[in-house]
Amino acid sequence: MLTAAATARNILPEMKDRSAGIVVKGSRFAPSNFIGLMGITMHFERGAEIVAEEDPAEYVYQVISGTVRTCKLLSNGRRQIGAFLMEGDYFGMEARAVHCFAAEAITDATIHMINRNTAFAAAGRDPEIARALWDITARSLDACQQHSLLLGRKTALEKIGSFLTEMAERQGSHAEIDLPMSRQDIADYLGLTIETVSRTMTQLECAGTIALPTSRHVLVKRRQELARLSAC
Amino acid sequence: MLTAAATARNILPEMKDRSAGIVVKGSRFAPSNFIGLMGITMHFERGAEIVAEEDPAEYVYQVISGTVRTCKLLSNGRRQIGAFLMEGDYFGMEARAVHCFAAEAITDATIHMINRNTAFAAAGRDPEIARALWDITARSLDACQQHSLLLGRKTALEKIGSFLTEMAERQGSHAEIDLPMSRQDIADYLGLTIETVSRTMTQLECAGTIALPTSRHVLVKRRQELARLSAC
DNA sequence: CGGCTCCTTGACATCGCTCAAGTGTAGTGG
DNA sequence: CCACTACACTTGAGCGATGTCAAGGAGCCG
Repeated sequence: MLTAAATARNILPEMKDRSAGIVVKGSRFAPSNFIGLMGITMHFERGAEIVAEEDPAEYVYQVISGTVRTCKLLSNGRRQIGAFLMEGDYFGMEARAVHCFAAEAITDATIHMINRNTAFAAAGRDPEIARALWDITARSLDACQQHSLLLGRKTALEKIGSFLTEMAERQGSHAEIDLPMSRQDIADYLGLTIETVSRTMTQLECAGTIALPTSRHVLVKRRQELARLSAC
Repeated sequence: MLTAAATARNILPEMKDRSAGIVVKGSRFAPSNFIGLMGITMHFERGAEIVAEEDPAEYVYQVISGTVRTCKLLSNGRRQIGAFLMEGDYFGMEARAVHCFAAEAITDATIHMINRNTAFAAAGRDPEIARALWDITARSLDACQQHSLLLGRKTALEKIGSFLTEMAERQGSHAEIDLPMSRQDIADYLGLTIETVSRTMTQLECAGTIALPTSRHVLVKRRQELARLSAC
């Protein structure tokens, strides 16, 4: 299957290094809105690969709707998910010429793609764009650093606690969480197995900290308790 | 004890937002050399704290000589080391207004400090500086992503294998490694305990993969084997 | 209803942690 | 040069959190 970058290369050969490609007006999602003014928007079905590992890093991506995971496989099939990306989040803004992480749509997703060279060229002319590109990268770094802490030094219970707290915050709802990702995705994000994720969620439900009306729908009963478990 | 940022605030109150402070000529260490042209150089003794957690993020730091660790403490005293920084490496270039990780000198170290506002102001005038700042951040991100993979999905043996391979590469020597950091530092970097680090090193020595003339000096006997163990 | 896929649960194994000695090794002072 | 101390590192024994393997349940869709 063709990845998004490969597809866009066919659609937009003439876009390279021009500062304005197909214009998408009034994007609400860019940290500074002008970044949303260049590039194209594409739709991906649940499960579709947006970026493959080792794809040339030609684009920066912003999630307009849906949820995306970035992931990397190790030799023996183990998988690490680097991040879950939701409305407004950027990905693919990395130092290397090829992407180290693949990106896949967890749900149907709308993604805005900006040519990297175009973005860097625009940054060369406009300091605000340069600063916006730096912000995107620095935010990814911040998220990655927090995640390292979790992976290196937290117990299964603390990992799940942190994860649910993070998801609640990102959804702007403190009592109700919708999980677009599977238990396996959560496990690969937290460095656990699917069984441990499942057991720990059950444990939190038994303790009355959360309720699980369905496996993808979490009600936070004792928010304080969950925050305490995060052990930051 | 006063951290470096606090000290520099006293030394250099007049520097803020001026593009050239105390000039250090001919720095060989910046990715683009002009970044090395602003700021001051300070010396730190082994064990000194350069940045404290939650310090305001006023400076960007570059290691001129010596080794530095960035670290963060969790509630119950557990510690995660985010990175080991050596000659030429930058740290403190983060998204937030306060530093999330402390930085401490592992050996006596010479550090070049650049005022962040000064750097960003210069970036607003010179696209090459803006690009250099982005590069620094993107490199940190790359290192952090690789490290997440290690923390989340590698066994103790693979972690030690990856660590030794990384150190060998960074020292430009493929047969001999000098470890400036303690076993506890290595443990906190890899998400292990000191005992497991020690045991795993011994195990590699018994297997003939490495030799340990002293605990801080590693001879790589079978580089291929070590690389295979890294499981990337 | 059958056949998916995803999730949960149980029994057991194991890797890495905890606790507790014991062994260097470097530095200090006599 | 030799004690003495302090600190870093190693090693052993036992345990426990998490992984592995296997079975079964729940929801979904044709």
